[in-house]
Amino acid sequence: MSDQKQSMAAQKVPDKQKAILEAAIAMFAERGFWNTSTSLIAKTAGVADGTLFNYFETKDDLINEVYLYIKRKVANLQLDGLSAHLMIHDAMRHIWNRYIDWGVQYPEEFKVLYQIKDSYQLSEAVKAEQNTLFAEIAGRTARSIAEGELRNYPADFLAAFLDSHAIMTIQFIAANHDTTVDYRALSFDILWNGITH
Amino acid sequence: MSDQKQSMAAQKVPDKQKAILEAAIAMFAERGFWNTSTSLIAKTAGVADGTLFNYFETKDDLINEVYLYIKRKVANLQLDGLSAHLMIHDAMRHIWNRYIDWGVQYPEEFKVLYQIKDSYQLSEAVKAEQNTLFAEIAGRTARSIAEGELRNYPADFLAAFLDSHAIMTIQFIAANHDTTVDYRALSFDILWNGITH
Amino acid sequence: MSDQKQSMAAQKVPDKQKAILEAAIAMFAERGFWNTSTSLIAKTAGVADGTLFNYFETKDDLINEVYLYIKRKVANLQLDGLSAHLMIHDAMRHIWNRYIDWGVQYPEEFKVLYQIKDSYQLSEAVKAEQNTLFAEIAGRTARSIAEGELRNYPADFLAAFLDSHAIMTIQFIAANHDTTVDYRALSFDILWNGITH
Amino acid sequence: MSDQKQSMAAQKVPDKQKAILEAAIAMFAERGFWNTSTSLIAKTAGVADGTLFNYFETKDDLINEVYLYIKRKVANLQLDGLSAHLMIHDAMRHIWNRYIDWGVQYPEEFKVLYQIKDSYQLSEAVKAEQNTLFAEIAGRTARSIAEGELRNYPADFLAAFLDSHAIMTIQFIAANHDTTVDYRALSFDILWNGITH
DNA sequence: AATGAATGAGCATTCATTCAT
DNA sequence: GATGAATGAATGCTCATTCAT
Repeated sequence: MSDQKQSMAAQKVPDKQKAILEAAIAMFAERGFWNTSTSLIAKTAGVADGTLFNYFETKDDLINEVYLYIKRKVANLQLDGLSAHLMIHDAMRHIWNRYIDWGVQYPEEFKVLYQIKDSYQLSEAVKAEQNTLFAEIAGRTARSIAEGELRNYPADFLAAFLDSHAIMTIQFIAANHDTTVDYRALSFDILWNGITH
Repeated sequence: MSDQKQSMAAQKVPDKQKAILEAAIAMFAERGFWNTSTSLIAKTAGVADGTLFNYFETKDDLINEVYLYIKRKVANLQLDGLSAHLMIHDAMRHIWNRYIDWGVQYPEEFKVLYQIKDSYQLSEAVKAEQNTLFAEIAGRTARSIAEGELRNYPADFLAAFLDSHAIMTIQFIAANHDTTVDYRALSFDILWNGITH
Repeated sequence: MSDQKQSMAAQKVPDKQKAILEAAIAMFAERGFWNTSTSLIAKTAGVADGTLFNYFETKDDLINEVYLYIKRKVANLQLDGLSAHLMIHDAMRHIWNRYIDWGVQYPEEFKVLYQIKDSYQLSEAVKAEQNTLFAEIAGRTARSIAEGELRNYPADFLAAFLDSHAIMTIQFIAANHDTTVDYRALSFDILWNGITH
Repeated sequence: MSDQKQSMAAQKVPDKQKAILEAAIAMFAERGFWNTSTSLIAKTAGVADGTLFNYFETKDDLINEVYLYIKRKVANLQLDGLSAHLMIHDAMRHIWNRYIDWGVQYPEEFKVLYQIKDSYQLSEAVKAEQNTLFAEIAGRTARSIAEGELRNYPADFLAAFLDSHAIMTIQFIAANHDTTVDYRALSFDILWNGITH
C-alpha cells in the first residue's frame, strides 16, 4: 500500500503516452468518443486528470493521435511480408487477409478507427500522413494493377471499394457467430470476381 | 391582436413534429449530432426549447426518431414501383438505383443516417423496426434469390454487402466531381459480377 | 421548507440580473475579480451556477457590465442637480462633492470601479459608452472653463487630474478615521488652487 | 560534454533570482499577474518550473518580492542626489523629477508596481518595509515642510497627493504622444500651487 | 399545447506546487 | 541546487431537462 503510494511523481506507469492512447481506444470503442470524458480516459489509464494534457494538448489532439496510432499499425501489418514480385491476386489477398485478421482480432481498434474516420474532422496534418500511408500501399498495387488483369476502373474507386468491402466483412464476421463459413475468403472472392474479367 | 399572433404562429409551423425532425437532420448533417444542442434544433425549427420535449421525451428519443424517419423514407422509395414479377437482376437494379439516387439527391439525410448508424447505440425498438423494413425487401428478393442465379451466399451477408456497397458508391459520387463516369452503373456491375456465377 | 422549494423555476428572486451584478460587486470588492469565481457570484446572488450565464454570456461580459452599472450610477449622481448657469467654481464643487460622497458611501462600488479600470481591458463598446458619459460632463464644464478663470491646461489633462485627485481623496478618507479634518473640502482647495490663477 | 553543458547553463543565467524577478515583471506588465503562470515566468527566465520555487516559496511570495524589488529601486532613485540642505521647493522638484522620469523610462516596472498596489493584498511584512522606505523620504521632507512655506496639511495626506499626482502624470505622458507640452513641469506647478500659499 | 427561465451535473482545461531523480 | 513530470483541485461554461405560467 504505502509502497505503491511512495513514488507519486515520475514514471508511475512505464509509458504513459501509450497507456493513455490505449485507455482512450478502449473507452472510445465502448462508449464512443463524444461520450467519453478525458477524465474517464485518465482514470482508465491510471494517471491523474491533468497528466493526460501533458501528453496531448487537447482532446482533439488525442483523438487525432489515436487515429494515427491505429492507422500506422494497420498499414504496417498490411505491408509486412508483401514481397514486390507477388502476383496481383496474391498481393491483394495478402493485404486483404492482414486487414480482415487485424479487424477481427482487434475489434476495439477497428471500431474506433472507423468511428473517427466517419464522424470526426481530422486535422490536416493527420490527413497528410494518412495519404502517405495510403500511397505506400497504392504504389505497390498500382503497378500490378496496370498489368491489365483487372477491369479498367479508376484506382481511387478500387481503393474505396476495397476499404468499404473489408469494413463490411469485418463487421459481419464480428456480428455473426457462425464460424463454419469462411467469410474472409468468401468476401475476397466477391471482390475478385467483381473487379476482374 | 392576440388572435393574429396565434394564427400567425399556427400558420408558420403547421407540423411541429416534422419541423423539429427536419431541423434536427439539417443541424446533425452540418455539425454532427454530438455537437448539436436541443436548443439549437428548437431554434432552427422555430419552436421554444421546451416544445421539443413535448414531441420527443429525450434527445436520445429524437435521434432514434430521426433515424427511423429517414430509414422509412428510403425503404419506401426502394419498394415503390418494385413489381413482384421482376427478374432478379432487374429487381436488384431497381432497388440499387433508388438507393443511390436518394443518397445523391439528399446528402444531408444520407449523412445523418450513417452517422447515427455508425456511432450511436440505437434503441432496441428502432432496431426491431429496422429489421421489419429490411424483411420487406429481403422477403421480396429472397424468393428470387432462391431461383439459383445467384451464388449461394447467406441472405444477410448479401444484404450487408449491398448496403455497404451502396454507401461507398454514394460517398464516392458525392466526393468526386467527375461526372463522365456513371459510377452508379459501374458499381452495380461489380456487385452483380461479384455475387453471380 | 417545502414551501421554499416548491417554485424552483421562474423568478425565485425578483430581479436576478441586478442580484448577480450586486453579488459580483460585493465579491469583487472583497476578493478582487480575478480571485472571484462565477460560481461564488452565483451562490452569493442566490441563483444556480448556470443562471449567471443566462444573464451574462461570459465572465468578461459580466465584468464589463459591472463597470457600466457603476459608472452610470456615478455619472447620474454627478449630473443630477447640476444647473447650467452655475459658476464654474460652484459647478466643479458640485461634481466634486457628489463624486467624493459616492466613493465614501459606497466603498465597494468605488473599489470595484477602479480595480476594473486599472487592470482590465474593457470592451470597445463599454469604452464608447464611457466616453459618452464623460462627454456629458465635459460638455457642461467645458463651456464654463472657456471663460478663462482657469489656467490654460488641456481639457483631457484637467479631467485626468480631477479624476486621480478624487480617487486619492476617497481612498484617503476611507483609510483615515480622523474625521476632524474635512478632506473633501481640503482636497478641493488644492485642486482649485492648483488649476486657477 | 556535460562540462560544457553545465558551464553554459551557469553562464547563461548567472543570477537566477534576478532573472526570475525580471521575467516576472516583463510578463506581469504584458499580461497582468493574474494571467501569468509561474510556468511562463520560469520559461521566460530560462529556468525550470521547479526552480522558481527554490527562490520563491509561493507565487504570492514572488509577487510581494517583485513589488519590493521595484519599490526599492524607485526609492533609491529618489533619494540619490537629494542633499539635506536643499530648499523645500528644490527638494520636492528633485523627488518629483526622479519619480516621473523613472515611470516614463521603465513603463513595465511602473505598470507592475501599481497593478500590484491596487489589486493585490500585499503581505504585512512588505507593507512594513514600504513604510520604512516612505519614512526615509518623509523624514527628509517633513523637516522642510515644517518651515512653514507649505500650507498646513497632514504629512501623510501630502504624501498621498504627491504619489497619486505623479502616477496620473506618468500615465498621462505615456498615453499622450504630444511631446510639445512638458507635463512633468506643468504637473509639478499644479502640485506646488496647490499646496503652497 | 407552448413557452423559456432556471437548474446543476458534467466537461475540457489550467496551474501552483511537489518531489524523485 | 536544478529539473520537469505528475498531480488534482478549481474554473468558466454548456446543455438536457423541468415546470410554473
